[in-house]
Amino acid sequence: MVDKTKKELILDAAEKAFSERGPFGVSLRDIARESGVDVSLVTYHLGKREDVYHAVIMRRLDVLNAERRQYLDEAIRRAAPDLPSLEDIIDAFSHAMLNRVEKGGEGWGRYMALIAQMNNNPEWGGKMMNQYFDTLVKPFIDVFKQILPDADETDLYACYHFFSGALTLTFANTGRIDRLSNGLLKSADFDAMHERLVPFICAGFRALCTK
Amino acid sequence: MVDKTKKELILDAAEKAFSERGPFGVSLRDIARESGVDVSLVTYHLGKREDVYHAVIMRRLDVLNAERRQYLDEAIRRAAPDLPSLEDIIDAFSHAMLNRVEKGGEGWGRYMALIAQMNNNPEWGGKMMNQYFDTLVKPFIDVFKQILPDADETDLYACYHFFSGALTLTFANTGRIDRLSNGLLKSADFDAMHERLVPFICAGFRALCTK
DNA sequence: AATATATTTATACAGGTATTGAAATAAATT
DNA sequence: AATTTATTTCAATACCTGTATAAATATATT
Repeated sequence: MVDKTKKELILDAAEKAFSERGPFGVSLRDIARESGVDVSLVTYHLGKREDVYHAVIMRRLDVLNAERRQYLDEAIRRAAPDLPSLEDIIDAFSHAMLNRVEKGGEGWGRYMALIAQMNNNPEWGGKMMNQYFDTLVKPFIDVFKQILPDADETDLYACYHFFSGALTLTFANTGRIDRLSNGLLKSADFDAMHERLVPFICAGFRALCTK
Repeated sequence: MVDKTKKELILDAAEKAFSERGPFGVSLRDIARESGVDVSLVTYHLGKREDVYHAVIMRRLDVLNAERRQYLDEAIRRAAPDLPSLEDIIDAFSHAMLNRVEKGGEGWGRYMALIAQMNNNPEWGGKMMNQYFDTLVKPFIDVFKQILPDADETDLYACYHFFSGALTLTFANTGRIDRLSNGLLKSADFDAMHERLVPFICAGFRALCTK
């Protein structure tokens, strides 16, 4: 690994802090201290705290969503002229997250926790989710409509919502389920969790969206 | 409604603030200001910020979990000597949340958002979830084992985890899915959302936990 | 009515906060 | 080598923070 620039160090520390304490629980001085940098340098590179948060989100967002979009296109192409399976589409949406968490290092893990908290916040988070993810999600919804032609559109959106909640919690890696199960289930084995998530969600979709 | 005590006013304001900005994003002075009360009074009644947060959680926790536990027992009793249906158990776990959000007023809505954020936080939240909810969840897991005897125990825990993510996001009421669907799906119609959630989750459980 | 207890307000303190602008240093360009 | 430009540090400002203590008021008890 080459030397990280100070800006990257700042973003790393901010990502960690925000994922632990939320967007309102982190001061610029926290970020400066935890990245070993002067406070003013944070402002110099990233601007005010809101901008820092935004920059943390944006650093990985395009990478992630581009990969998901690519998986979607590939699934469609593979199946053509038939329609892809529901499993393929659910997998396309979730597999990029799996990849990054498994192979992307700690930063990506913290990023997923950040997304999960954004997704579940009623005040600022929900709107940010729309802002950052709607353009990715919409083509997925379109494909769902094709695969499940009998579905009420409202049911489809509800299903996606349930999917979203299960998915973000799973990759947030809170350790909660490990402790509940006395260490029986290792939720940090994301491969195994993902292998369960896909059929779980597909069954849910089919239960609501097929006649 | 009778006059609220200042302590209740403080808890209301704290609940609102914490649900919007998280446990680290709220100062005692915020709470004081938003409840129209002197700062020192917050400390006098509730103690330090951590204690305030705990008190906010505890105010509604026992009410909620007792009702869920009651629904579970009733479902078992109704079915005896047979086993209750999976639908009944999933409903028992989620119906008390539905009741409170629908009929309990704004405070309960904010409380659900609070829980959702706790559930998705990797640092402090996951552990709190264990602390506050494990004693409730364990008897549910036991019943799941009886209803789905072929299931691997690890699969059961994974299913519960997915359920937990979908459930808490649904009642967090972030409005995200409404905006994504251009107002087509009204996620604040919790009755309708819950009616969809139960079959979705049951299908997921069965997909993973029956041979 | 007098006294004790509970509640509420007022004040003070030491330290943390975001933000700004100027100064110092390093890197790039000419 | 001179001079822009980018990066980093320092210092100062006015404000917000938790906490503690003392004072004032209300309520309850005797």
